[in-house]
Amino acid sequence: MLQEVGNGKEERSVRRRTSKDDSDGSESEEERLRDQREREELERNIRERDAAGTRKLTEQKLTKKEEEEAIRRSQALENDEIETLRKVSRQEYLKKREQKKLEELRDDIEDEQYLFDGVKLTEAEYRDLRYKKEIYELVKKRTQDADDVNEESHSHCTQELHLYILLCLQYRMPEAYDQEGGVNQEKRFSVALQRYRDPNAAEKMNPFAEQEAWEEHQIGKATLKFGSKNRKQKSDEYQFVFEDQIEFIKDTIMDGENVDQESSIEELNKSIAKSAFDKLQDDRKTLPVYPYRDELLQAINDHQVLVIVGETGSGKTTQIPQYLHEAGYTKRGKIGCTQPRRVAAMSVAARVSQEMGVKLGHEVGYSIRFEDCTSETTVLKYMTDGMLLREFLGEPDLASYSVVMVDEAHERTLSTDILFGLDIARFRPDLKLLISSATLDAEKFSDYFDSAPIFKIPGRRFPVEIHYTKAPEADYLDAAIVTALQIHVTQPPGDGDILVFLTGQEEIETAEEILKQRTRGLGTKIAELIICPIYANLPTELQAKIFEPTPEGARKVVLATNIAETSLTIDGIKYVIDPGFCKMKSYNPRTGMESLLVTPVSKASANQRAGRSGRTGPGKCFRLYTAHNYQHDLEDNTVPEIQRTNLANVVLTLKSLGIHDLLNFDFMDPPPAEALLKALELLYALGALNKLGELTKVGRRMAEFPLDPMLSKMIVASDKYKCSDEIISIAAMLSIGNSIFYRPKDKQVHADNARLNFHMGNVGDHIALLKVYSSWKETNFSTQWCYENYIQVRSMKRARDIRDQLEGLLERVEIEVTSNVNDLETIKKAITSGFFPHSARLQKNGSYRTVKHPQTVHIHPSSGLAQVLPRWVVYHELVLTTKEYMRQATELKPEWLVEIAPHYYQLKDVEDPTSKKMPRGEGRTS
DNA sequence: GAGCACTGC
Repeated sequence: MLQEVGNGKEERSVRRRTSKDDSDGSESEEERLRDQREREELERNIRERDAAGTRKLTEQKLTKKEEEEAIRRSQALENDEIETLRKVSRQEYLKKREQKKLEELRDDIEDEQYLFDGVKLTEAEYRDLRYKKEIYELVKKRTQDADDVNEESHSHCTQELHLYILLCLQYRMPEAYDQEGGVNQEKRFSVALQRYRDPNAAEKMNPFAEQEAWEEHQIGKATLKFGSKNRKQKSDEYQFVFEDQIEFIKDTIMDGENVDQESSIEELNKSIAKSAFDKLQDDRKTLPVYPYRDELLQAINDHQVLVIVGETGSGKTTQIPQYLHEAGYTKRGKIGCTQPRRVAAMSVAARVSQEMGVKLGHEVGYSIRFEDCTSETTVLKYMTDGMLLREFLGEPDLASYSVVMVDEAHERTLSTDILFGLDIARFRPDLKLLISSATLDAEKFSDYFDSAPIFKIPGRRFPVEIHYTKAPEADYLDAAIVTALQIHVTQPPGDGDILVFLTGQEEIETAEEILKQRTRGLGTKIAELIICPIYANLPTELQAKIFEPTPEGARKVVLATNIAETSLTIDGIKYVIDPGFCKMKSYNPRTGMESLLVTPVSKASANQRAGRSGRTGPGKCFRLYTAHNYQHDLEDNTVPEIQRTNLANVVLTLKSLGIHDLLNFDFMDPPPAEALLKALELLYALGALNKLGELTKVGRRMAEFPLDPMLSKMIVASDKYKCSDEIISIAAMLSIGNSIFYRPKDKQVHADNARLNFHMGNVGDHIALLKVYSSWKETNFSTQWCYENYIQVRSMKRARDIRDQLEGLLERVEIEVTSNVNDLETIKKAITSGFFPHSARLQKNGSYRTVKHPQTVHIHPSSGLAQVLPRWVVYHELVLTTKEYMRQATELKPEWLVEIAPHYYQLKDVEDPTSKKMPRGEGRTS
């Protein structure tokens, strides 16, 4: 079986290779690829510079002269880049593709001859009018449709547009619109025009003429990009009509599956008369998984491990556990089904309990952090994967389960990767293990589980048309906006909303502004465009906006981060715009530094994004990169989390499960050995492991806490310093991360002032967090207080939940809850007990140097100590953004390091270098 | 004087 699967893979990759060769059939493929890569890199450089330049302009208020200078400089640099660009890519790359492009253009022109209603026009005018005519036709058709429906408001709205377009058709644009930094169409197409006017011109021109024409076109695009951002409002009105449109090529269609609506509608009609419960039972039978019920049960009976490939909408998550229950598996033990997200576990459990006609929490329940909705009668248990891992710690053979189903395994969360590595099935021959994954990874899972058979269930999805750009886009943000407007203007409103994937909050805010600016000038001339930003840190009340139904005659455009890829589903999306980037966290084990990088998405991720448009009807996905990029530049799968994260917690968990040989642990994708060693080293330093690498008593206590080992150590150590009450508050606040303080763009000064209040007395960031928490507690957890102090309520509530959980766990590891609020020094000592490996010393130039693995770092500007610069600090984490920053820092006394961690620091490490020369130099005080 | 994708325990 293993052999078979392996061969299949080989064969497929060979086939792919040959088919690629066939289609291109040229030896210069490699050269062309190289050219393209170089070209893209240069384009990326330009894009970055462009972005940097614009940011600079908007952020600093420059004088007009400075501004002009900046623009000039930036453009000069850009021209340099472009000059290189044209040298690099002059030959092979251009020849084929651009020849075609020009030929198309020429055909176009020759066919049409710029005649419109018998009037001869310039090329620009012609394009404009033809474009408007298209809209006109569209509107005409829609007006007819609207009349059929006889909806007054709708037809009123379209009549207005109708009139507007009629006006446009009669009105010829004055020449002047082309100036004021507008798009100079005339110049751009001059080469093509010349050819049209003089049939022999093509021969007279030099052999590079076609390339140059194209290049000029491209340069026009590139240089205008900068200007377009600063363009005067006046020309905005015409922007969507005149600006260079992005050309897309329809490439593939992701086929729809099981969307034969008639039969399901029939079924629905039949069931209308029945009771709600019977109706649910009938609905179950219409799911794609239903016909496979018996076959599936047989397969589960025959094999211990089964990989199930079930596309979204197949009903696998809700149905398979029920089938197993009906087949009697629950007599031997519970059926557990893991989900990567809390909401998924809750909502699926609710649905299944409805279908089975039982109360949620009885036979069907769910278990997530802070909320255990199960009872002794529970037989179907939905849970988060992290929760199953926690249960594993208390019950290493999962004795109370007869079946474990790991759903969405292709997402490869940290917890599922660990669960798989533990190889539960080997120690429990009677335990059935079901792994559900997407198509792409099925064979990998099968290989990993000793060639477990793969069971395929078709999904239910509408077809999605995939479109690629003809050429790479230099500025994806701009391209995304143009595409969104293009869709909005050409497609009738009400037929579907638009979803745009962007990388982060900042980008979403910029896009929102530009979109507002560009649509404002159009007023009622186009249908209303409702802009909905969505990202995880957006306050909840603003998030709700995306779920409101779109009003008649309007269209929503949702600007989202990766959150819309898996975590939440928005109804009514028909168009997806995918620029192909996302932010990804990476971890450097050598420096212990984390950073968020904008990286290209994987193919799996791109397909997931595309699928978001086909949920309620046929959809379209516009990818702002070429088909070639997709095929050759994108990775198949996103790098699993386990390979790009700090493993300290993973290692502690595994050690507490009794796994000693971590380097030979059977990870599906092993993390870098260096990261493992770094984690072991840290745990040894913290006293969680002894010299033999065995878990110590301290380590066992630490493993009880669902926190990073350094935080756990801090809590365990607080027992000694009698301040566990304060320390768990700090730990809870630290573990929520950086979403505590809310800083709206327009009220940054107020927000900063509010935050500084908590830093009174330069107590350091840890104590400031404690102050935030205890002040909130004093106001009886008031929401109003949070608003007044620019603090996110949601984060605070989470902190309270975590704190409550930690308090419960203190009892379990026999630590008394003691408070010592006035002695800040002991609190700081307790913090140092957990974070002593993160210490840094001030240098003469105001930067810091970490003590143990020396590197230069800085205090993060958001820290309360950024101006104070104490001589020694202990920090929570290192992040790499524009500089190497320490986030959350607190002053410490160097003696503490030797006192608390004598095995880690020696006196020479913490001695002041100046005092070394002068034996009595200790008199110096800070 | 900066910047925070997304989960989960």
